[in-house]
Amino acid sequence: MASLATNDLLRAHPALFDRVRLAIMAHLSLAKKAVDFTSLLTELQLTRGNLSTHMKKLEEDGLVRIDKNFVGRKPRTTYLCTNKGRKAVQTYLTAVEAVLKSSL
Amino acid sequence: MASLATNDLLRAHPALFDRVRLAIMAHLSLAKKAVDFTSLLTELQLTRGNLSTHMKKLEEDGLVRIDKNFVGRKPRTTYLCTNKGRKAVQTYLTAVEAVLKSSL
DNA sequence: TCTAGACTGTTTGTATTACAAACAGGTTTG
DNA sequence: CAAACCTGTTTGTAATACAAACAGTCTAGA
Repeated sequence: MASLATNDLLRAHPALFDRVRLAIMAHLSLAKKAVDFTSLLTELQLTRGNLSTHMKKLEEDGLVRIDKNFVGRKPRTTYLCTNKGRKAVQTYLTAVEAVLKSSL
Repeated sequence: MASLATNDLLRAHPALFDRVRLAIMAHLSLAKKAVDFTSLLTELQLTRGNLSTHMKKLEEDGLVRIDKNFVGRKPRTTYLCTNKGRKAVQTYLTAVEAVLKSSL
């Protein structure tokens, strides 16, 4: 039978098993407020296309909420970590910690 | 600018950015002994084809060693976590933990 | 007033890859 | 000996990560 730690790892949200999305979710859950597209872009050093598609997926999975508004005349897209997203990150962290501890 | 934690994550071994392989490696590094194909199969609930290709990749990357022998007349394949593999797992898990910690 | 360039992000094309179905070789069973 | 059962491997296909190309808007300069 698989160890508890390993099973928890497999049960964590699939979207978080990509390093870019994990980094995105980490930033968003830290912020506790909306973060805009450009900030994420420069912080994570991604291309716009790549970030755009990752955010779309995260929204589809309900881990973030996308808000679009205008600042002056310019479009501005911001992202907010949902409760579900925060929970997913927590679950993932817990699983990783469990593996870490049991491997000492 | 990307955080230090994020950079560490980017430097982790590419093979571990798949949840199944991560689970396999976590399992093998915890076992500290050879684990056979069938055990991994039932413990991780995978199909044979899927497990086979993942193990092949992990061997090619030097993270596991594959041993083949016979038990009675039946073939038996076992997998052993290499030092490189153990190191890779530690690096990955530590980096992930750092990223997530920075967001709490 | 044009024209070039910068700032929004999105859509598309491609190369990689995860996955299970199909396969193959030997073994046990009836 | 034929059928079912173990080993795992090879294969075809669907999904996906990524950046290039695209599209719309705004601003600056000649």
